[in-house]
Amino acid sequence: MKEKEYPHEKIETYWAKKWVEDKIYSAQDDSPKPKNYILDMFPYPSGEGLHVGHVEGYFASDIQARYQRMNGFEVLHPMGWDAFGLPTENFAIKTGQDPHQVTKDSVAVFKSQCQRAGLSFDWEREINTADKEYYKWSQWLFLQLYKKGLAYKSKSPVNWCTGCLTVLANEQVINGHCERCDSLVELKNIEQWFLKITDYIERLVKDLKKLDWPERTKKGQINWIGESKGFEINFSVKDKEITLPVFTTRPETIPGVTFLAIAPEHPLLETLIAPEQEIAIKNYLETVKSRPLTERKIGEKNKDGVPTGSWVINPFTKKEVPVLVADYVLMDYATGVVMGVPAHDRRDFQFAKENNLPIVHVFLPSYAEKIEDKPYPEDEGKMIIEPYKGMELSPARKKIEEKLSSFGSPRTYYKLQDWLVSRERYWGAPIPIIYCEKCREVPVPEKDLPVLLPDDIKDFRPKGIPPLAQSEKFVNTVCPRCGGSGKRETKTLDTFVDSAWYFFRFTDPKNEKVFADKEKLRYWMPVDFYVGGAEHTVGHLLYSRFITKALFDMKFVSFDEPFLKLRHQGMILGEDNRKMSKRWNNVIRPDEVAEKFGADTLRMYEMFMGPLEQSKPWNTRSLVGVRRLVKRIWRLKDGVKKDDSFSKEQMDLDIKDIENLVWNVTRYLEKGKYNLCVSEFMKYMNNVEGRGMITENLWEKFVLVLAPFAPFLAEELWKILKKDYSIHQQKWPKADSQKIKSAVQTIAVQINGKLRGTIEVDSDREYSSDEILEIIQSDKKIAPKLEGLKVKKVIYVSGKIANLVTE
RNA sequence: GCUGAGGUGGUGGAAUUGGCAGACACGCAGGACUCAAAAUCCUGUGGCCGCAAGGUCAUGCGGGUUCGACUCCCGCCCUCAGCACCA
Repeated sequence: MKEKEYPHEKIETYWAKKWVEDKIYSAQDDSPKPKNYILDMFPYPSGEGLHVGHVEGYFASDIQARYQRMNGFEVLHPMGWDAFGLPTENFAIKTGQDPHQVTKDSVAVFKSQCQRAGLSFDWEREINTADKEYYKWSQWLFLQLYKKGLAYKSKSPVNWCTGCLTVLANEQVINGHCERCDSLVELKNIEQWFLKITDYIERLVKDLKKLDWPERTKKGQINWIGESKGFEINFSVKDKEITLPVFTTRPETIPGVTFLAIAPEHPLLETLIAPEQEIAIKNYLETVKSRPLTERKIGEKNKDGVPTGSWVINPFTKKEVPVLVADYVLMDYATGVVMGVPAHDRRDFQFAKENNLPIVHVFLPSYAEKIEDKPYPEDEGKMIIEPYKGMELSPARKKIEEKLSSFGSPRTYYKLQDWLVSRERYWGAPIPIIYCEKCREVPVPEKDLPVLLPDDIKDFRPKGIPPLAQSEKFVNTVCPRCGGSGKRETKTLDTFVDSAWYFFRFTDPKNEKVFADKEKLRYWMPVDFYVGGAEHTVGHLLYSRFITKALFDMKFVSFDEPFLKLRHQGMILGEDNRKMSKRWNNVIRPDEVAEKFGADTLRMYEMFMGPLEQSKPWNTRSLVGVRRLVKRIWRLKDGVKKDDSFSKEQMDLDIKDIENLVWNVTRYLEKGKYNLCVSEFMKYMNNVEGRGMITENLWEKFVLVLAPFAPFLAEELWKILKKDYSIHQQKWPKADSQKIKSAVQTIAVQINGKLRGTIEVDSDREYSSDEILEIIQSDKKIAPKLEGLKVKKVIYVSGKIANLVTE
């Protein structure tokens, strides 16, 4: 007997093509329906193509999009390409190709992979950040920020990747190394463009409350922003007319200040150096310079320093304390000077020990009986110095702050710095600025946008000088203000600028007049459901929120948060439990799985693996279970019969099963528990298959709920039912909860909390505890177990459990 | 060190949020069909004792609350992820 195989390849490729041709997933801007904007983080189209991990999130959002369409929403579910950026440029250099061509090739692969996977994207809205029609508006955005004073140029120490030979944003530096090429990152003083995200810090923290985001993502952003409340105190320098501002979160420890430490990069350092210290300091600064950033920024290592020869007055004790240069003090946080309280800070303690500085204890934590030679960093305890001896820390803090009010005031600092957006590389949007000898820095007028990337660059190799500087045609231009000769800015924009506003463009991707029409923005935005990786917590997600708020303040958009609900897909590991990578040769590609087992199987398997947010290993053996489900469904279609071939009892059973399926799948879809949806289909098949046949009416319902999960199979079955094309434009069935109920329900019976059996009761009526006890006592199986026991109490939870407590 | 997530059979994972722990699936074992294999179907499948009925132990460890705890509280241990000399 030959088994009738499910011809997935034929069916799936046929429908994939037809759906695209018929544009059945196109979103209508003027729809009377309520909208639903379901978005995936758009991918970086690399040469390697998508692997099964990337598409996991796409499947979840696709199922949601298909469900919401059937649910009566006008759904916007677009896809595009975050095409600018270093990997493409590096690949182009390596292979001697043009990055335009590299991108084009990669996009073609990505797009066909998406279509093969049955993803219901609206391809009429496809965007590509490297298209001039797109980056024109990235440049426009930059100009708006510039006009508002939110984009500025500044010379300050920046992260310089020694491999890519370009600057990096703080978010792109991982443990002192480049997140892309892993090369060492060093500090360099170069003029760079920044966006003033720091103006928005408070709102970025506060508005997180409005969002339905995973807790860890919100916490991640809060941590990254790093708010810290404290007190800023000015120390006056002895014999000099200057003061050094110092930030502290522990003003009550000021009596214990025995030194000040200043960052090597501090602008005031030079004026503090006493003649006899000049050589020592010069040597120290040389040592520091040769130290890689990794060594300086990671862990708590060496705490060396050199006295500057200057002294400051402790405003509390009026005693003189020395000022030392020390590279454990960071210039890019707070004032770049710390007050050293070795008795109550681990780092200050280590520093004091290494440099023979005195240690003065200010308080003792409650557990300590006597002063030991170690730091007490605790935030509780009693003061041990006059005049506050015996006082708890927080009242003492208040008193000291009052006493020091002429030297300082409360102050809040943040770790988050302004966003560095210029890059010395080719494959990005040119920054639309022109330099003129007379007029200095002039923004390109909006009517002259886009500033096109020059195509006459022969050598993209990083040299530290922007490749755009090679193109005379590009560089030399006319000053828009005075008409004299001007030179263009040759740096390009960080790709995170492109991706910080792309979700707006999808609402109106072809508009040549504005970045997106106001009405369309009003209809579609904000994004209702956003799916993507958790690695974007402090990058893309934070930047997008900032840009949205800036555009809101400029009245371009009418909402100030872009993504209302956010979910992350977990990582899919290789079969060897390692991260999928070329290196381990464990990468699984969705198109290959689709070819072998079918895209429907792939989709449902990825959902069935476990909760979306969890990371989990791929297992092809497990996948065959889902493949079996698909085959079983395909086979059941031969058992579809007209309603009159069924008895009343069969009908009732069938109805109960299908209503139960619809009810549960709907419930799980609303909760995002896609794994449980798939197991509901399996349970349903287990029930129905035994009967071998199903009525046409109920089969129709079944195929409808299957549609978001297995869109190809469902479409084919729909066609076999001779129903109107397409199933993906039909209405979602409604479950009748009345039909799910059984006439009897099973109650678990416990004696003293231990399960001893079950009884069956009528589900239409309520039972009293006494009635239940009676039923239990007359139950042949349970009654003997009650012999010799005296029931003291009966706990009956309606419809669930009865617990008999005995003496 | 801080923050977040987690720890349930041989494996992936369920448990309507305090109410029959292990749904569903993989794997495994046995059987049916077959010359045979694949595919498919049926049965069994947490440990221990027992021929069985049944009993008993069991959700990282130790306590607690409760008629009842994977779920809540207290104290530990471990794993993963992010941040980290942030004053």
